[in-house]
Amino acid sequence: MSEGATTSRAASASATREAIGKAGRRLFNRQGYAGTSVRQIAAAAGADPALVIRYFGSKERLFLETMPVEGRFDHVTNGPLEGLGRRLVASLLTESPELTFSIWRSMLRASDSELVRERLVSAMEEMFIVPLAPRLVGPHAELRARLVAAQISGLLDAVAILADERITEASDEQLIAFYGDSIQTLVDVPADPVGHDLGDPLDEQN
Amino acid sequence: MSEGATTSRAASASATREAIGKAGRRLFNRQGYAGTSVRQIAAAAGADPALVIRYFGSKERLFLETMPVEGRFDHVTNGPLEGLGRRLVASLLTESPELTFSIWRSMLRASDSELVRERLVSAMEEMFIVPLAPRLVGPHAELRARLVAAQISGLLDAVAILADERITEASDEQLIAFYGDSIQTLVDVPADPVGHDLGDPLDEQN
DNA sequence: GTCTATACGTCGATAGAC
DNA sequence: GTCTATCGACGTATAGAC
Repeated sequence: MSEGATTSRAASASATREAIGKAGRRLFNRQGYAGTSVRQIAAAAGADPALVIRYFGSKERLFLETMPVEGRFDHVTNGPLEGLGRRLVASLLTESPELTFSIWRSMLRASDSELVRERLVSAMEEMFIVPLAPRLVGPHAELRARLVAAQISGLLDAVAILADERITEASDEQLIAFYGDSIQTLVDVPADPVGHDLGDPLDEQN
Repeated sequence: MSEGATTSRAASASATREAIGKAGRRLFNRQGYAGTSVRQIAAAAGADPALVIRYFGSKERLFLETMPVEGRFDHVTNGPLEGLGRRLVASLLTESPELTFSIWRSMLRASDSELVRERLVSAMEEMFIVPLAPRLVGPHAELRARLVAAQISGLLDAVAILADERITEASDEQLIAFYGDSIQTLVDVPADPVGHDLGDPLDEQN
């Protein structure tokens, strides 16, 4: 039998697949989804463009496979509620932030695709809502957890997409203190629980 | 002379241009930038695809012309600082929110383009930073104003891009209260001014 | 000046030969 | 398992008809 040849061909195949995946990850992170072509990835991997589709099905699915979205904030979301806001921002800004920003930038801009959008939603869910919502005390815990996630999105937008220089150049300490404390208001038990029926200027205690 | 003919041709030209612009605006808002083709716009306007380029220069510039980004929050950013956070969120959620969300969605996803990104940045600057920064009291006023803008981005992401159903289905009152009060933390004079070793330790008056 | 016809180069994806 | 050839669609450009 020609087992030797078969094995070596299979080995070469999986090696090619891996090379394509690696090149895809690098190029997607550097130039985004739309800015990267299948032909470019193939060239960088030393492979034929048709193999990119053959191994991964589509450019879209290759993209999803190259975007790692594990839970990178467990140690914060599982920690004490006191000061959690600040620690969340600190974790975001100090633990391989460039990779986080790059992934956020690429995925948000590619969220035209339903698959990408769904992945983005489920990633936020896993990283923030699931661990945080059941721990929050007070009314509307899940909604508040989701609003915490929204605020994280906002900070990511500012630094990774809009690239606001005034924020980018600010010290981590300042960002952690200001933005973290703002997030903390959603973590803490709300002082005035939304109230009776807003739209009514009855809040004289403010 | 053939002035009559010339005039009618010119009128037809500007009418065609307008039809293209209108079709572009509608399609971009409905399907986003990448999901809309020049040929599609031309067909919807009853014009030739080449005219789209002729009148607007490129698909990118047509897109920018169809995205209105005026200052829609002046009445809030110029109002009293007390309760400004809540009024900002309220304004966002109640004053033609669908249009706001649609524009945000389209522009963020098209921010691969430098021109689009710059427009997005300058729009945020005009709408929030310029009116708000000089009014905030306390240290790091501009940075805090920019972080307010970041939080607005986060809420827009949640409703317009991620389409978080739990947030979308929440009552405006809840969102206004929770998210607005969180934003208010950045508007109010910070209780603990970031601290001691921060480059400018002279703000003891807070 | 206003517009049509046509073409160029590139894209993601596929079929089928080796 | 790999590659060649090719498809239809895209953004864009231009020559030339009215």
